[in-house]
Amino acid sequence: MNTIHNEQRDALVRLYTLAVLLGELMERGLAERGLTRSRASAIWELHRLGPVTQRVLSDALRVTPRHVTGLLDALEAAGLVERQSHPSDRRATLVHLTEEGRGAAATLETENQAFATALFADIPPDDFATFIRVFDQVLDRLRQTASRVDPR
Amino acid sequence: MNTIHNEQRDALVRLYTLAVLLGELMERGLAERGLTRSRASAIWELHRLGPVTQRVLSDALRVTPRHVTGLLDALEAAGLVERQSHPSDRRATLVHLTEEGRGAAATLETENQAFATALFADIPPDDFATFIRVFDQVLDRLRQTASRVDPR
DNA sequence: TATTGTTATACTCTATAACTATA
DNA sequence: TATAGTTATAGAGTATAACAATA
Repeated sequence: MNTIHNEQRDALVRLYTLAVLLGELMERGLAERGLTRSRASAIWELHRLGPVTQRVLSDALRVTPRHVTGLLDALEAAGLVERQSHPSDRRATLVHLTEEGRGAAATLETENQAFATALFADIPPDDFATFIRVFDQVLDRLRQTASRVDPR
Repeated sequence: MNTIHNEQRDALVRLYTLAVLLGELMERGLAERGLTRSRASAIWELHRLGPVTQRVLSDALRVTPRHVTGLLDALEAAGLVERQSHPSDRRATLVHLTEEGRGAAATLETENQAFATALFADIPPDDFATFIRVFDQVLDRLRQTASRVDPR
């Protein structure tokens, strides 16, 4: 049973390693084009949602409205997004991607696909299927743990 | 082949999800005891290495010496580590865990094992083995990509 | 009265550069 | 001349609280 414990602990170490490696790699790739993780997420959400108010973006990114202000200030200065006054609510701002911002989103998508191919090409279908199945079980347990700790 | 692309892309999304979830969960658990990820890493390395100079700690954590100063200031204020003058090199400082710091390290270890058990208990041995095997392949490819991008 | 976004303030992670004491 | 650690400064992620304009 000590063996099982060790196996499980080693498996968890692998998960940590993956998280770190994935984060570093992503961060470096983004940095080459002047982006950070948060800013890329903001572009990604704008790409996904279309023009939205800062409030909606704040909810989508799960950060404070204040932080959205800072994020957008930076992205606007870089020419990737634009603020427009909301047509019917004069308190609100509509945020949308510029042409350049849409280009950045498209690049993110392309690179993401290339990366996925690089990681998973030539894994035997049976192994791949098992991998995904177990991975999903682990993700479920992770979510359960998360909601038990902090049921938001 | 479009199907394969989608599968691979979905698998990559799972990896991202894992990284985010794992990070959030860890961060919240640590925050409950007044720790951050960097500070926990510092404690962990001190536990692993025993008393070391800040320079050694800086290399182990792969952060600048300046940042180690800040990290240790916080940990020392929290009573988890102590600085001692180095016996033979008067420029250097030896850092070691206090009794409380050793307690924190032990708690980290225990909780880590419990977490590993929660995630991987009752996964059929064959599935688990395949999972680990594919996971290692993916990690290898991740490392290859990393060293191709930035061969440090 | 409630909501949108901003100003003000603060903590943390992280880095580079300049400097002091020592080797 | 090189090394250990600190002060000074800075950018980025993140948060809370107070506030003005508007609904």
